Amino acid sequence: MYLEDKLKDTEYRLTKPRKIIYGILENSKEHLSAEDIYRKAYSIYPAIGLTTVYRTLELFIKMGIVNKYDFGDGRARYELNYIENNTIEHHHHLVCKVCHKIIDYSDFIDEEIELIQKTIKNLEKKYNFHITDHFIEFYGYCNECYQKLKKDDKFLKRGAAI
Amino acid sequence: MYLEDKLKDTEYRLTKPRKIIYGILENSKEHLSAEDIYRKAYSIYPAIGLTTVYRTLELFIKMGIVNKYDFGDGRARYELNYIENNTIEHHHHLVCKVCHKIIDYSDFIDEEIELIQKTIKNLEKKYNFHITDHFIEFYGYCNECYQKLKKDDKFLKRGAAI
DNA sequence: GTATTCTTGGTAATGATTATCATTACTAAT
DNA sequence: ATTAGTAATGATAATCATTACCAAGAATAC
Repeated sequence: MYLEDKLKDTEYRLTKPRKIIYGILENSKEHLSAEDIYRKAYSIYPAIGLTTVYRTLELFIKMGIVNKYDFGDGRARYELNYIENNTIEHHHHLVCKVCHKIIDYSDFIDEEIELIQKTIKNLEKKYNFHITDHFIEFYGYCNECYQKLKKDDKFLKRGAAI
Repeated sequence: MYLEDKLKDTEYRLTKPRKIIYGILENSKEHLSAEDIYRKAYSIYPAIGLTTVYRTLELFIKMGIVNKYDFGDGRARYELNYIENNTIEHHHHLVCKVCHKIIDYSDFIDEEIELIQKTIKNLEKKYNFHITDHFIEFYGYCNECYQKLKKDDKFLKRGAAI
């Protein structure tokens, strides 16, 4: 298990809650909230506490194996860092401003990847910053919400541009 | 005033709080939280309420003239959308995972801009999504925090990679 | 002016995240 | 295998940004 390797040389311990939480992240393709993770963990190991979930996620973030995202719906989402776990595909997000639906996309063009690498190198040098990961989000309206807005909203009704 | 134009064709009204909040956003280069904006507005117009600030920001977001960002420190930041307001320079962010310091960078290379445009077109077509804005964030450790972590933290002490 | 709708600001409620703290589990060393 | 020291846990309470609610105040259309 990857988590074991990662913890081996540290003073942190490989505990049951940590194994469980790691396993949940590993087996989920979705963007899970702390509550989601808690619920899943609880079904396996009811002794677990919500606090531990938060604490463990924080630890994983510090270790660099988890990324935390905020898509604007008031609760953070967590997922494994693709760099650290090669079973997870790196992806970016399309986020609907209205319903907060999230579409992942990972069909990058080579050009895109190259450019990102180059940019990271430049930024690290220029700003003396240690970059560990990045993410790109596109915001807008999914088609359903766009159609709804056109019908319902007094602002859009008048033909003003979105 | 730009806001006036934008509201003219709608049923929304050009009110004092709206003018003030717009002005604050226009004259600030920083990433302001709702509280920041409230404080600034209060100093000009003490009758204003925090609720109105939130409401107004929400309206501006819906109108597409303001973007909301979440950098992970528990409070959202707001700024004018560069597309809608050409006095504001578009920029991306370097975010420190530890101290939440944010560095803006806007020295894009042409290549970068072109690629983004191309990607937006592709994504809109492929996912039937109306993209209104995007942002790119690089996460990592600013130099100060990186040095501190190397000294203080038991995890990094052992030489484990960040 | 009157009716209608839009806005506002104060207060209370919500809900995710964090802090606190006593208890338990683990580790290393004797 | 006992002890001493530290790490980790889980329950509860506290925090704090954001929202919901509501009654009152403006603007607009007629």
